[in-house]
Order: sequence, then structure tokens, then C-alpha cells
Amino acid sequence: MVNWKRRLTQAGYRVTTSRRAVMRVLEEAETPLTPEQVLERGRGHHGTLGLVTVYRTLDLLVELRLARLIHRRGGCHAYLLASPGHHHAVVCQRCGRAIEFAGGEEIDSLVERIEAQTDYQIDGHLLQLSGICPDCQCK
Amino acid sequence: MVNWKRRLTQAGYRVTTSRRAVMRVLEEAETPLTPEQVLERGRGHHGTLGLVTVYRTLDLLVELRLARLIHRRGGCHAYLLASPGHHHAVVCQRCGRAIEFAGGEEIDSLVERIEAQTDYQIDGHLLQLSGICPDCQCK
DNA sequence: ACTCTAACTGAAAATTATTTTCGATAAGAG
DNA sequence: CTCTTATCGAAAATAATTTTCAGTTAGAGT
Repeated sequence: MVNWKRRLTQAGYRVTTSRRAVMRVLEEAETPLTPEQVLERGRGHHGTLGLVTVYRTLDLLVELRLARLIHRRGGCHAYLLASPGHHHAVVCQRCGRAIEFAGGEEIDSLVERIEAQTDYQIDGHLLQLSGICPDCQCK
Repeated sequence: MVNWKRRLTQAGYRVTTSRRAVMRVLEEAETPLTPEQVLERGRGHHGTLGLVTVYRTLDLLVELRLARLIHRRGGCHAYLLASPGHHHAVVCQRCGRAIEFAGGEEIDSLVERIEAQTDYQIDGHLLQLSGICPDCQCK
């Protein structure tokens, strides 16, 4: 996956050293990372990278659907490279590793049912699963 | 619903003026409220109510499943009196009103599918819908 | 009812996550 | 190569929440 640079450019944004560093960190990550973690690792690729820029870059990547935001208990967020088409994540409670998946027809029919039951017109949802990943189950 | 006092007592907690005030605020609320809003209204019932106590009480109520936490864009949380058995909420984007609903079989089969697809052993989920409530659709 | 103790309280201070400000820098169009 | 403007990073500001701590109070035991 290298066409993120085109996505940026086509959307009118520049491809900068900082953004390259953040993308590289996300590409190499095994688990979703907090902005603080992205900063720490990103400085390995770009020594003067700043925390503010990390926040701004992560926001931008989420906006362009290149990255996804994970909600964690404790209020702080983590970010993950987005797999196209898979908008939700299962997060391992032990090691933190995450896999994305598609909501699929189950969500579609859930939404239909709730629309019928409540008369709300539903236009978005927040869904995230938590569990134990295969590796962590073995020990 | 008045047996929240028994729930507290049975769990080893005390029924205090502050807790009564917070519960009363939640019972009278039309929409999920932020801690700040709970404080403001709660002072009408208990003049010296403090913000710290509001936070602590809301945490406690969530722990005892008497209240539910709503995630909002922008990072701050809101709280809602829990309807028994209905663990998820649809939140209106315009007026903020919320209704709880049960995940039901759609979630069960989604979880089964994802367990099969990913080999994760899933033991929890975060699900929240957003939309427009019937009242707000009309104008 | 009265006492007594641990649970609870609220103000102030501390912490944590995130955003704003602003002068300096650098991407990339021409 | 130049020049415009997006972007950068440090410091300060803000917002949400938590910790600390000395004083208060619920309610179990008498």
C-alpha cells in the first residue's frame, strides 16, 4: 500500500517528512498506537517530530480514511492503519492487537429493526468488539 | 423505579444526599447529561453538591448498571439512566435525546461470524447508534 | 435515640489528553 | 530557482477528569 501519498495530494495536502514518519510508524505497528506512542516511534524516523503534528496528522489520516480511531477504556484514543472496506475493529484485551472487520448484513438488519422500533432515522454507528486474540488464548 | 436505593445498600454503599440528588437529576432528564450538567441541575436539589462527587457518583451508578455511559464526538461523556436489559443507545444528533435498545440476535450472530473469521474469542462490545429522532425529523 | 467509625463529601490542586497560538520552515507549483 | 502558502514544532492554553485531604455524615451497633 503506497498510494496514500496520492490520496493526500489529490485531497490538496502535502506529503511532508512528518506525515511520512507517522505513516511509516502506523505501517510498522503491531497494535493500535496512542499519539504519544506514535511520537516516540516516529522520532526514530524524523528526529524533530512534534506531538502536535502527530495529533494533526492522525486527525487528517482518519478524515481521509487512511487510519481508524480505536476507543479505549480510560478515555485515551489509539490509531490503526485502515483496511479498506472494514470499518470496525476487534481489539485483544491482553496484547492490544486489533483486526478490522466489516459490519455486514447483521448491522444492516439491526439498524432496520431499531429504526422500526424507535422511529429514529439512523445514520451512523460506533461498533467495536473486544476479546482475546488467538495467540493470547494459547497461554 | 425506586429500588436503586436497595441496589446501593446491598452492594455496601450508602444512600446519601448527593447520590439522591444525582439520581433525581437523571430520573428527570430528557437527554443524556454531562457531569457538568448533572452538577448544575443537582445543585437545585442539593445546594452544596460538588463536581467531584458527581463524577464519583456517576461512575458508581455505571458500575452498578443503574446508569449508562454515552460516547460523544469531542471526547466528553454523558450519562443516562439505564433501562434494564437494553444495553445500547441511539442518540439523536440534533436534540441529543437517547433511547436504549437491546443488541439482540443480530449482535449475537455478528459476534459468531467475527469469532469464526478472526479466531478471536469475543467477550464484549461497544455499540452506539446515532440518528435523528422522530420529533427532529418533522422540522 | 446516641455513639462511633468508616464511607462519603467538596474544595483545591494535580494530572492527562488535546487544542490553540504563532513565528519559523519547507513542499511543490510555476 | 523562486515564491506562496501549507505545514511545522514549542510553548501556552484549555478541557475533562482524578487525586488529595481534612471535615462531615450515614447507618450499624448499643
